[in-house]
Amino acid sequence: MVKLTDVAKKANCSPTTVSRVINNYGYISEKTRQKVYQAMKDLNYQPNTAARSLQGKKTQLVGVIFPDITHPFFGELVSKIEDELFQAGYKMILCNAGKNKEKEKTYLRMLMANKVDGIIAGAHNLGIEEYKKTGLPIVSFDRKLSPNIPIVTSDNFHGGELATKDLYQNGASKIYFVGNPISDGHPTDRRLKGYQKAMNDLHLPQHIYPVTFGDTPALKEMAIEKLLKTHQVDGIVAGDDLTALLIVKMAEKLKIPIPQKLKVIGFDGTNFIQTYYPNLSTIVQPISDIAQVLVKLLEERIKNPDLQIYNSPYILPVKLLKSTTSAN
Amino acid sequence: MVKLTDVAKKANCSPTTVSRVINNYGYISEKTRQKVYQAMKDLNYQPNTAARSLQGKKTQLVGVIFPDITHPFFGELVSKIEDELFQAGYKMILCNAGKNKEKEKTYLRMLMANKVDGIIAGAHNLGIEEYKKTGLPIVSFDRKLSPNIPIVTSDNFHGGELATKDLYQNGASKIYFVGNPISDGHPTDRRLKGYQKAMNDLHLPQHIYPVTFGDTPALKEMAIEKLLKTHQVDGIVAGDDLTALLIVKMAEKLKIPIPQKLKVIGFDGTNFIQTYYPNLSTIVQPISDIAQVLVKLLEERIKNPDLQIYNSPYILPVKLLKSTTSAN
DNA sequence: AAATATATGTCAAGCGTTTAACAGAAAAAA
DNA sequence: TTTTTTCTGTTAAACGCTTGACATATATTT
Repeated sequence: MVKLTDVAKKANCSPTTVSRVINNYGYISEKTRQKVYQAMKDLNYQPNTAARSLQGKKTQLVGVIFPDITHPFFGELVSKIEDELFQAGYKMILCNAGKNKEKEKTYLRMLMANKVDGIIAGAHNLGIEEYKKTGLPIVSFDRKLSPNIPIVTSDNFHGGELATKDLYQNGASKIYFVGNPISDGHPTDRRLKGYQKAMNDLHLPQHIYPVTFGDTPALKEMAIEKLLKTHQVDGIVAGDDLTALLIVKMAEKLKIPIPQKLKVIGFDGTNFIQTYYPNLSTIVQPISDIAQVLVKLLEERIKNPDLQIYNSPYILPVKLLKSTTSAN
Repeated sequence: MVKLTDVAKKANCSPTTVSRVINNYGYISEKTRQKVYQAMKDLNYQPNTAARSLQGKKTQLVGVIFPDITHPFFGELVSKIEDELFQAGYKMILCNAGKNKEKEKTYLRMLMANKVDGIIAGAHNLGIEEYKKTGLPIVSFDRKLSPNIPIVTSDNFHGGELATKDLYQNGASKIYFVGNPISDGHPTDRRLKGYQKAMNDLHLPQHIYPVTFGDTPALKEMAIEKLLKTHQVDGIVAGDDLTALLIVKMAEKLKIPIPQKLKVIGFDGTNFIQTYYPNLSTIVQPISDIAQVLVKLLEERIKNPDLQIYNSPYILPVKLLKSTTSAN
């Protein structure tokens, strides 16, 4: 492993000078600076992060915790986050926490041990205390962890409203919300709340049909089948696109014509779904923007850990993407 | 930050003793061991990885480089890899390399600087030399990097054969291969080779229709539209499931009935596609097995860097999943 | 010519951990 | 009891880098 002193030797200068170039302090002539850069390049030198970290320098490492990158929404979000982090000079340690409390906890400990500079928290199995214990700068996606941790989220409430009203305008009146049952401050709660608000405004009775987010698709399908077979439904606001897809699939199987007899709107609007299920109407979350804001906020807090929050939660606007599952 | 000496104080013993417990060497009585464990727990102590790394200890960090976790296949594979790594006590630094040579190169440097214990390489923009330069244990998914780096792959050749013969048995004869054009040792090459072998065996003329893997869906769609409009086709072996999906979509748009007039088989067989596109016939890659073998091999090589390869490439079997896009 | 600003070097301490060397106890075996 | 084994402690060096203190030399201003 080539080290700082090797660079010094090659550049014919002292280790201190090399360090001065790297850390950009004290006096350095342009000539020497170039000499040192050249030597670093020639030797393919990389400062040892461990050694730097020991001196209190940053590791340029960020922990990113999400439930499941296999879900297109999280996949795309994490992918964008990685990109933003990379551009800002950070690497990402990715944790797929699933619904596993222990795994998430273990990861937090590992992230501390590895001296990451900060954490982007998108999984929510754990409470505040565990996160606070890390003493690290944190930003949260979609859920309140503590008053001192900034939250980024899209406008789920408005999305729920938008979807509901659109279904109504297209002629539906027996409109159901199918998704995660309200409970725990789960992000989709606000979608449901938006639905409720809209139904209220429209003077329509509310119908909430619970399909838990973490359930397997097979379980969800069973629930959906029951719904479609035993209830009078002509409009569905789905908690997310995948649930919407299952609904559309089941409707096809039961020969319920979409959108004539049943209109469906999903939630998320990933690129993937837009490309491979272009028929699905959906509420689009601004994934790139979310990623950008998350990283920007984290960077700020890494640079200045005592930064007070002034604007949280950061609620980013959603858009209705009208397609053929909702409009005639 | 609580450090080793704090633990020693709390446990009423010397730092050396604590270190002996952590690193499990020398003589330690069970009583002291427990005392130390208790103290570590009480203080929520985590050894500083940076300091350990400086002493030549492992960081328990692995670099994982893939083109794009947004693609369901890579998403699921990376997800499984993360899981395997976690179980083995490793964390994963994830790099989405895309088609970006520079990014991949930069990541390699970063991974070296951060002293990862090894690398799982699944993106292939770079040549051998860059990887060799790292001097790190490496395992490769799907592509030969150097004779000394083990490769894990599924049996793409047999998959191509399987798909082709199945189409034939279901009555197709004007069978096209639609996917990445042969070129660069890309993994799908072997799928194509399998197709060619099968067509040869069946005494049928080969038709290769290039749709480049990295192209945007829109571009791919255009190419597919042209194919379906201007060629006589009754069977398609697609290079991967997403391409297959685009083909099916386009066929629907052009009112070509599937599977009556056109049979399609994809490649990958992710859980996602199986759940949300159950109609698609496909060749299923054993994603979990791939992940497991990759991690196992890497672990071996981390423990013993001079290990010679004895069995590479590790070619894992694929399965044909028959569904309604290929059979009448 | 003197004073100041700029540039580089030498030296040493420190970050948190590991590990070897050595010493001295206590416990177990002879 | 003596010898051996087991246990714990003290001390110090090392990993690669950063940084402050200090010295010296050249360049630039007065």
